[in-house]
Order: sequence, then C-alpha cells, then structure tokens
Amino acid sequence: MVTMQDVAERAGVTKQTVSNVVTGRVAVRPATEARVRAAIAELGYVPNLVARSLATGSTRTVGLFVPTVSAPFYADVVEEVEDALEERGYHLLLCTTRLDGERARRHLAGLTSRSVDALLIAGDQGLTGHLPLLADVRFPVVLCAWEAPLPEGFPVVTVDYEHGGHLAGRHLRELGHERVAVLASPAHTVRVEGFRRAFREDGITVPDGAVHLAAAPTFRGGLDAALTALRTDPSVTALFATHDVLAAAAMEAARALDRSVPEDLSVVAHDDTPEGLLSRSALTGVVLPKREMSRQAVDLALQAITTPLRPTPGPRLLLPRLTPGTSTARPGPRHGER
Amino acid sequence: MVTMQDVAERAGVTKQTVSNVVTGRVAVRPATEARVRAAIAELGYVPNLVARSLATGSTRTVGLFVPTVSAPFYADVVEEVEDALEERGYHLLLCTTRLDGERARRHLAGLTSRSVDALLIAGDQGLTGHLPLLADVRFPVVLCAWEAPLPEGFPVVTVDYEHGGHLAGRHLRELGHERVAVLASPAHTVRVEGFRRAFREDGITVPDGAVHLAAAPTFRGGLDAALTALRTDPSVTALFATHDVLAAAAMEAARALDRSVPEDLSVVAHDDTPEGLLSRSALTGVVLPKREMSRQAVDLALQAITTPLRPTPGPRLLLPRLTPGTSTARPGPRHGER
DNA sequence: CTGAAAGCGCTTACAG
DNA sequence: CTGAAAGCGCTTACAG
Repeated sequence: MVTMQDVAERAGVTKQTVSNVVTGRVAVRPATEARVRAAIAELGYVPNLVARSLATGSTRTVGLFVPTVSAPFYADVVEEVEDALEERGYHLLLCTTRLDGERARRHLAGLTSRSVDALLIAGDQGLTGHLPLLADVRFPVVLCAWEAPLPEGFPVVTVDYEHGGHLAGRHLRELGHERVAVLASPAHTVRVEGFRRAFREDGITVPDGAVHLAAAPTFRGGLDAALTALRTDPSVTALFATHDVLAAAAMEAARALDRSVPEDLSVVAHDDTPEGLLSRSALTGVVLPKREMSRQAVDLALQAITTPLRPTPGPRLLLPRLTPGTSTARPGPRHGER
Repeated sequence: MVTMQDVAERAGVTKQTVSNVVTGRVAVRPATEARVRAAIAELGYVPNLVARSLATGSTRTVGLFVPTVSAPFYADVVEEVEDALEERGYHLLLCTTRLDGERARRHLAGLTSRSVDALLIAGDQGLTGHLPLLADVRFPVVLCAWEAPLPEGFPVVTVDYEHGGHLAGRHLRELGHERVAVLASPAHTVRVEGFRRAFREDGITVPDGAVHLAAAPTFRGGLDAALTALRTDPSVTALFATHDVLAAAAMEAARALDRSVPEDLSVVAHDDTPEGLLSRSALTGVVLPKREMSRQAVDLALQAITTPLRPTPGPRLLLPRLTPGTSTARPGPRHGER
C-alpha cells in the first residue's frame, strides 16, 4: 500500500506537506503542490481513511436504524437520508431492526465507540424497551418517525401522527361517511386516535370493534384484517388504513369481495407513496414529509457531532398533508342497504 | 474517552494484557482476566473500533451498491445481504446508485482505500460503463444480479436470466397462448430473449413490436407501457412483465381497460416477491433465489478478503423457478375475437 | 510556507 | 501467562 510517506519521498517533501496538500487545510506553495500532486498520481496514492479517522476522531459515517427497507415508507426514508448524508460527505451504515428489539440491541452493541459519528433511528417499533441502552452510547442519537411516546433526552424529528389520522378522518366526514372501519398496525395507535377524534367532533363514535389490527405489517396480514373488517360489518362505507402496505391490502380485499373503489367503498391511507414504485397511484392518502424529516434529522445529527445539543431541543413535529386521489368518494347507494 | 491504557492501570496490568482479554486471542490467567473484566465494567470501557481497524487492516464493513431500495427485489437483497453479513460479524455500508453511473462513481471514490473490506455490487444498471474504475479499487469486488454481459476479472454470482425468461414463456405456451406482449425494462434484454426463445421453439415469433419498453422502471412508466401494449394489440392474451414493478403496472392496466385477470388476460412476471409487502400475492411469477444469491456473494467477498481469488472463479449462475399463481390461465374466449 | 514531534488507540510478534 | 517495543497511516499544533 502506498502511504503518505512514499508520496513525500517521491516529491522531496515531508509527509506533513503531503497532508497539507491532500486536506487543503494549510496553503502550500504552488510549485510544491504540483510536485506533490504529480507524485500522488504517479504512485496512485489514496489516503487511508481509517488512519484519518483515528487521527481526527471522525469516521464520516452515520448509522441509520429502520425497521425494514421492504416497506415503501422506510425505503424512501433510507434514500432521503442517504442523499442528505452524501451531500455533506458522509456515508450511510444501514441496520434494519425487523421489529426485533434484540436485533436492534445487537446492532447497537456492534456500533460501539467511534464506528459511526452519529446514529439516526427511524421508527419506534420494537425499540421503546431498548431506549435506555442509548444512554450508554458514545455518539449523538436522533430519533425520527417516532409515534410512540417521546422519550426524554433525545432530539426528535417526527410527524404529527395524530394530525395525520385526523386529516384522514375529516376527509371521510366531509364526504359524508358515518360507518367506517380502521385497518391498523398495533404501533399506530396515535393515528387511530386522531382519526377517531375527527368523527367524535361530529358526534360520531368509531367503536373499538371497528378497529382491526393486522397481525403482521405485511400484505398478507393486512389482507386478512381487511377481509375480517369488511365481513364483520358489511355496512361500512369507508376504510382507513394506517400505512401503505395495509392500504394495498385493503384495495385487494375490496376487489376480492367485489366492492368497487370508490363507488362501493372508500379507502384512505396514511403513509402513501404517491410517486413510488407501487400500484397505488390513485390512492387518497395522508402523505408524510419524508424528505423534510430526513433532512432535518440528518442536520440535527451532524450538528450534534460538533456541538453537543445542550439542552436537548424539543421535538420537531412536521405536518402531514392529505393528497386526494380516486379511492374516496361520497358513500354510495349500497350504504346501509345490507 | 476511556482507553485500554486506563483499564490496564486500573487492573494493574499492561494494555497488552487488556487487549488479550478483549480479543481472546491469547489465553490469560483467570484471576487476571477477572481483574481486567472488573476494570472494564467499572470504567465502562468500550474498544475503539477505528483504532482496531488501523492496527488490523480490517474495518469489518462491506459496501453494497444497489440501484434502489424502493424496488422490492433490491429491498430483499439488501436485507439478505445484511443478515449474511451480520452473522459473520460485518457491518453494511449502503449506497444506492439510482441508475446513475456518475453517482456510483462518486460513491466508489468515497470508498477508496480501506473504508470497506469488500464491495458487493447488485444490479448492473447504469454501471457497465464504469467498470474500469473497479480495477483501481483496493478491496475485492463481487458482482451479483448481473444481467449485462459479464465482465472479466470479477467474481460473479447471478441468476440465469435467460432461463427465467424461458420459464415464463414456456408457461404461457403450455397454457396455449400464441399472441403475447412483453413489458420490459431496457436493461432486461436477456430475460426477453429467453422468453422469445420459448415461443420460437414452438415455431411462434414474438415480434419486436410486441416488446414494449418502459421509459422508467417505475409504476407510472410501466403503466404507460402496459396501456400502450394492450391498445396496440388488443388481441394479445398474455403479458410478460420483466420485473415486479412492471407486473403491478400490468395488473393496473388490465383493470383500467376492463380486462379481468386471468380470464381476459394472463400476466406472468419476473422477480416476483411472493411473500413481500406488496399486492401481488397471487401473481404467477419467476422467482429468483435472492437469499441464495446474497449469501453466496457475501461468502465469496469475505473469502476474497483473506485469500485473493486467483484465478477469478467463473460466474455462478443460480436457477430461477416459476411459481404458479392465479394471474395466468388458458387464453379466454375473447382471444382472437377482436 | 515547510519540517520535526507527538499522538490517535489499538494489535502484533517477540522476549522473558 | 505477561510486559516492552514497534507500528498501523494519518493529523495537529508548534517552531522555524
């Protein structure tokens, strides 16, 4: 391996001068710089980043925990975070936790001490019990996309999920729906609360029995829950799905039960991926500011690397928006006939 | 920061002994080890991985390039690779290239010299022109999921895409389809060739005009191509989609044109994600051995770190399988009536 | 603007 | 089984 020392000898300078040329931190006389650059090119010198990291104390790498990359929402978050990091000259170390706290714990242990400059944790699922571990960690931690109760002591950039649920509920109320069902992941209690609040404000109760939890956050799990929901109460005129995968399942369930969307059934979703790669182009959905959230989280983390954030800033709540699609309409004539 | 030296002083030994305890490389007398472990616990010592990397020459991190994590196929590959790496005590540095060779080049430059022990490149899209750059790289590179012509000098673990296309074609032929169209990504020429070969073997030509390229590998791009395909030749009884996102688009197009699947139109896909998170639970598809491919690629890469693979092993071709679903059937009565 | 020195925190032979 | 020494390849003040 070619080292700085080799370059220095070739150029007839000391390695400190080579370092000055490479890092650009200190000005170097043009003639010297040219000699050094020529030597670098001739020898094919490439700086050893690990040695630099040891000397500077920075790896220029940030860790990201997400539950999975197979859910469109998190796939987008990963790419947004990667973009933001790349622009700032950082690498991305990815860990998927698969809703498994023990797995997250192992990953965290592997990241101990100085292998990343900071850690971003997107999504609270399966992690809340393991938060105390984060206190021992040597680098700043920023939480995002956090729906569980917000822990103290960590910077958080997240979405107002209650508001998101409320937007979905109000949309259905404005269309005139009264009897609705909810398809939810167990972790999405806050969105469900917001949704029910919208109905409550109009004097309508969405009963507990109308909330159907998907056993697993998969298409299959969602499909079963959706079929159950529509069979339990065939008179519902609309379905609220708390995330994108469940929404796809809801569409499929409607098809299976021969209810056309939106004529026979409205479907509104949370976490829609409107320009994504999936088949939900026309879904009415609450879209989350993924890009904004990712960038703010990255900025906060990089800032915390150089300047400890004392005191910890309060949580930043970004507002979701409702994007109208063609999956919702006024309740159809079938409403109440069954 | 607590160092090995601090622990050594506390335990009344030298730091080499602490190192021996931590790495377990050299046996240490039980009594000494107990003292060292106690000191580690008391001081909350955590080894500095960067320093270790500099001393050992290994970062225990492997880079992975994928075009995107938003396509189900690559999302699965990322998680499989991550699992294989984690089992072997390695971290995953992720770079998404977004079909952008320039972006890949930048990422590659950032990985120079010793920041990863090895690099896995999954998916050839947008990269073939940049392969020469890989020759300069300081760590082993393994290619996988490679459909473009195989470059010399790199270990490759990929799928027999021609065979995959042939499987899809033969399936449709066995059902009796004669007039078909293909929905393809520009990069998927090999699968298309295999598909056409299946028809050619039966004396049927799939004309060039029946192959519709999606402008972009997105749902929207696929939908446009699918609508064009079905409008250009309404008499086709089956559609072959060369990857999962296009298949989802084909289903949507069928729906939009009021052709029910499989009665009015069969759809067979390549790269299906049967147990994935998407709405294609019942699609007939050619499934790729993602898990097997990912593990073999990881094994090859880790092996190459310690023992240079000389000469470079020949490409490993894994065989895809056709999984029957409910999206294909014999051509319906509509066939030829238009 | 350039050079000599110390140091980042670990591991690795090598003696004892 | 334990200790003294050298080294991994860089950066960072600090003199000159």
